[in-house]
Amino acid sequence: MSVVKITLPDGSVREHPVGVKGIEIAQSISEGLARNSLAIEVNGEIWDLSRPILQDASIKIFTWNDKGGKYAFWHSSAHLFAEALEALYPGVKFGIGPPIENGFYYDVDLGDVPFGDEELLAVEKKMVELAKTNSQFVRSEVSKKDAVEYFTQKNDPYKLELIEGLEDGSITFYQQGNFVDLCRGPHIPSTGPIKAIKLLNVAGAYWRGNEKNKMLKRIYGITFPKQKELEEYLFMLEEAKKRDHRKLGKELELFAFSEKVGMGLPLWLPKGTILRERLEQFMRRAQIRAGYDPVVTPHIGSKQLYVTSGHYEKYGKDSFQPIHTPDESEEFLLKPMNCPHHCEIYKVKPRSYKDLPIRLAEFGTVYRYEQSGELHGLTRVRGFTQDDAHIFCRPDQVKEEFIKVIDLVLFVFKSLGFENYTAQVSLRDPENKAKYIGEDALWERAEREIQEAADERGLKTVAVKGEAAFYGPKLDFMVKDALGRSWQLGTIQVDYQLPQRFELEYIGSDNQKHRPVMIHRAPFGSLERFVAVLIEHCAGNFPLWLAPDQIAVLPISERFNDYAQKVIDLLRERDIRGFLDDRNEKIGRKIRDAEVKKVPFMLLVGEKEVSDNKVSVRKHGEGDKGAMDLNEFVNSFAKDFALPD
RNA sequence: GCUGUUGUAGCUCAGGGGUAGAGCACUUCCUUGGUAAGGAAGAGGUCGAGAGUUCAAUUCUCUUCAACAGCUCCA
Repeated sequence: MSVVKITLPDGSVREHPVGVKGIEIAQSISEGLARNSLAIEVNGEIWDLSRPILQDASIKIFTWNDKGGKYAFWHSSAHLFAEALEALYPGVKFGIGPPIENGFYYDVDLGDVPFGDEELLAVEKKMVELAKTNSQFVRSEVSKKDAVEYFTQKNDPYKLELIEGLEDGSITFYQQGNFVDLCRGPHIPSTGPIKAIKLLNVAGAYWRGNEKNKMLKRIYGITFPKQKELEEYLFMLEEAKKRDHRKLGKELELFAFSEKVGMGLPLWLPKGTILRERLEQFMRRAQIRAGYDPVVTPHIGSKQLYVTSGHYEKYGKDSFQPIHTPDESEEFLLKPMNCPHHCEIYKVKPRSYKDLPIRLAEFGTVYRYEQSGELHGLTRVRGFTQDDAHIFCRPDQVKEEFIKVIDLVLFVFKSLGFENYTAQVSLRDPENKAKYIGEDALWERAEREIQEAADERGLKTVAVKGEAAFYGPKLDFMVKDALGRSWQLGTIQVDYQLPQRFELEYIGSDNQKHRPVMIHRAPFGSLERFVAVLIEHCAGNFPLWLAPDQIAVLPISERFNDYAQKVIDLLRERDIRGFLDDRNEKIGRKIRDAEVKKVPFMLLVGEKEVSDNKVSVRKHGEGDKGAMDLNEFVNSFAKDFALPD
C-alpha cells in the first residue's frame, strides 16, 4: 500500500496511507484533537477534514482557537442559516454567504416579504433545531452543466450568475440536510458543534457590490461552540458601544452637531477644542523639528485652480458647488484639499535643487460633499482639518523623504499608544486604469518606491489593489474603531502628476529645468477622525497632556473654597488645566462626578490640607495617593503634563 | 446616493386617537460633610418639520429633515 508523507506544524513527518482524511490524522495525534478539530490546512489551502489527501503535504489542524477553524465554523453557520431560511421561506433566492471577521452574513432575495427582528428570531430558532440534527456537510464535485441545471431548476439567478464565472471542473457543491449550496468550502464535519446562534441584524447590500444592481437583504449572524462564548461576545459588543466616540463625545462635551448648521459639520465644544489644539501643538513641534515650514492658505480657491489640478474634472459634480460673486464670470470653490494652494506657494519664486526638499505644512480645513449616508460621527464629516503637508523634492530624494514621513507617523502612533494599526499599500486597480491619471511608468515607479520605503522601515504591509488615489499610490495607516470598523488615519502619497499639471520646476546642478516630485502626507489624517479614534482607543481616558481638564479641585466643604481657589490659580500659572468644584455637595459626590468625567487627578482640600498647606491627590481609576505639597505634585507628574517627546 | 430602523424635557428612555410621564442634569432651600450618588421643593416639552384622515392627531397615513445599521463612495 502506498503512503503519503504528512508534515506537521512542528516539522515532524508521519506516514499515512494515500487518501487519508484530516480527521484520521487528528485521531492519530489525539482523541481530544479529533474531537475539537474543525478543518485542516493542506499545503496552505483550507480543506474539509473528510477530504482525502492524495499527495505528500504539510498540514495544520484547525480548532476553534485558530482563525481557520473559526472561518470554517462560521462558513458552515452561513449554510445552516440558509437551510433554516429556506425551510421557513421556500423559494428564497441566495446571493453569497461568506464568513467574516466576526461571524458571517448571507445576502438573500426575499422579494417583498418583510423581514425584521421577529423573523430573525424565528430563523434563529429554526437554526438551533437544524443544528441539533447534526447533519453532515457533504462535498461533491459537479460539472458546470449539472450545476447550471440544478440552480436553473431551483430558479436562483444569483447562483447561476456566480456559476457562469466559474471554470468547469472547479465547481463544488456542499449539502447538509436538505440544503445544497454552490460553495468552494471548506466546512466543519457536521452542524452539531454549532451550539450558540445569534442573528444580529438585517441590512441592505447591492448584489455583487454594484449600486446599479438589485439590493438584497444582508443578514448578519454569529455562532459559537458554547453558549457562554456567545454571551461573552454579546457583552463585549455592549462594552464596545460604551466607548463609541459619538457617545463619549457627547458625555464629555467634546463636540456636537446641529441640524441648523448642517449635517457632517462638527461643532467643537470648549473641551474638545483644548484636546484638538493640544494635538496640533504636538504635531507642530514634531514638524518644526523635522524641517517643515508652516504656511497658511485661504479656505476657497478659484475654479481654475482645481481645473488645473484635475480635481474639478474628477470630483466637480460631487462637490459643494461653486461660490458665485457679483462678477458673473467668477467662480470659487470651497477648498476640498490643500495641495493646489501649496503648489502655488512653491511657484512664488524659482527654486534651486539646493532648496529641495521644501516641506510646506498647514492645518488646512477642507470641505468635501460626502454622500449623506456616509457621514459618521467625527470619522466621516463634510468639513475637517487635515494635518497636511506637501514635500517637494528631487526624484533622488523621494525614498529618503518617504522614510522620514514614515518615522513621523510611527512617532505619532507610539506617542499615543496606537499599536494595532495596519500599514496598507494602496495600489491602482490594474483592471480599471481609466479611473487614474498619469503614465504607467510613473505609477509603477511610485508604487515601487512606496513599497521599498515601507520595507526599509520594517513595516509589515498589506497591498490592496484599487485603493490608490486617482493621482497616485498611497501608504495608508489603518486603525480600527471600538466596533471593529477600519478607518484610515495617516496617509503618505507619492505624486508625479500635480507637479506636471502645475508645471513645477527647479533648476538642477546642470543649470537645466527639472520637475520635482510631490509627497502628500498627513500623519493624523484629519484631526476629526484622529480624535474620534483616539477617544475610542483610550475610552475617553486621555493621557494627561491631552486631557481637557487635567485636575479637579474638590473642597471638603464650602469653608475651604478660598483655599481651593488659590490651588487652582497656582496650577493655572503652571499651565495646568482644571476646575474647582465649589458646589454645595458632599465630597463623595464630587469625587464621583469627577470620576465619571474621567478627570485624571482630583485634588482634595479640607481642614488638614489647609493647615499643612498641601493637597490630597486622588488619581482617576486608582484612588487615594496621599497628601503632598502642590509643587511636589506638579513636579512628580511634570513629564506627563508636557507634550511627549 | 441606496435599503431598512428610529425621532417624546439638556441626557437616557416609558407612554399612547381625547392637547404628556420617570430617572439623571438644572434652580432654590435645608444640610457643612474626608475618597464613587445627603434631603426637600421648583422649573423644563408646538411629542423632528409640513400636509392629510378625524368632532378630535404627539399617537393613524403621506411627504420631508435628521440620526443609526449596512451597502456604495472616500481628493
